[in-house]
Amino acid sequence: MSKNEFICDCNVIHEEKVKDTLNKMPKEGLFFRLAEFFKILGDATRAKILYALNQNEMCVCDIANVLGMSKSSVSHQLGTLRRANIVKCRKEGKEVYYTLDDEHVKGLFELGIEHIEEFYK
Amino acid sequence: MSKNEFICDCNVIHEEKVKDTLNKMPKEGLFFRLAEFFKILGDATRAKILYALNQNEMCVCDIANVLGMSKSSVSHQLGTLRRANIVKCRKEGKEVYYTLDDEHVKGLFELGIEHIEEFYK
DNA sequence: TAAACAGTTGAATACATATTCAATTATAAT
DNA sequence: ATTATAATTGAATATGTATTCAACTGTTTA
Repeated sequence: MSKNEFICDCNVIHEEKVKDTLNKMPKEGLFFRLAEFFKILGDATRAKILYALNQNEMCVCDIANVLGMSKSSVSHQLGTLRRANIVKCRKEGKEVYYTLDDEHVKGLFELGIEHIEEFYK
Repeated sequence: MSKNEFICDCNVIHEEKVKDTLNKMPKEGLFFRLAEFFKILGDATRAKILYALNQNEMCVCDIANVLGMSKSSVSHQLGTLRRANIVKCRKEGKEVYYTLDDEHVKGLFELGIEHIEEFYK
C-alpha cells in the first residue's frame, strides 16, 4: 500500500496501525446513525423529557409543566424523539400520552452520569 | 399546589403525576452536563475517532488517514474530545499520540448500536 | 353549532458548531 | 542555521437546530 493511496493532507506515519484500524472500521453508515442517535440525547430539553417519561407516562401539558416550557417547544422535541423511535404515544380524547419506547435509554443515562461524576463531583 | 404555581402556557392536567415527576427530577445542571456529554458522541467524525482509538493508539496523521480527513479538522475534534476528558494524549518527539480515556464509551456504543439495529436491520 | 382546549406544524429567528484556510509553535533533520 | 514536518489554533464560512410565534387540526363541552 503506497502512501499515495491515502487521500489526506499528511503522510501515513504508522502504516501497520492505519491498515489494521481501517480493517476494523465498520462502514460509514453506522457512524452516521450512531451519531444521529447520540445527537438526540445530546440536548438538555430532550434529556429532561426522557428522564421525566422514565418516571411517569404523561401528556404534553404535563411534560410542559414539569419542564417549565411551552407546549409548542415540548411538542417539537417529542416529534424528534418519536421519529427516532425513542418515545411512543397514544391518543386518548384530546390528550396525547407519551411513554419511553427504548430500554437502552436508562442504561445510557447511567453510563453518562458515571462519566460525568468522575470529573464533576 | 395551585395551577398558577406552574409557569407554562398550559394547564396542569394530572397534578399528581406532575408533582411526583418534579420530585424525582435531578437538578438542572445534571441534564446540561449529560447533554454536553452525549452531544460529543453525537457527531460522526468524533464517533469514528473514538472507534478507531478503541482499536489502536494513534498519532494525528494516522487518525486523519483512517478517516480520510484533514489534520486540522481531526485536531479540532481531538481538542473537543480532550476537553471532555474522553481521550488523552502523550507527546513523543514531533508526534502526539492519542488514546481512549473513558471506559464507558465502548458500552455506550454497544447500547447505541443495539438501538439502531432494532430499526435498521 | 360555537367556543374552548390539547396538540401539531411551518416559518422565522437566533444560536451553536464542523470544516476550511492561513498562520503559528515545536521538534527533528539536513 | 535553515528547512521540513507534526500538530495546534483562530477566524471565517456554511450548515444545523432549538425556541418562538402564529396558524391550524381534531376533540370535547356548553
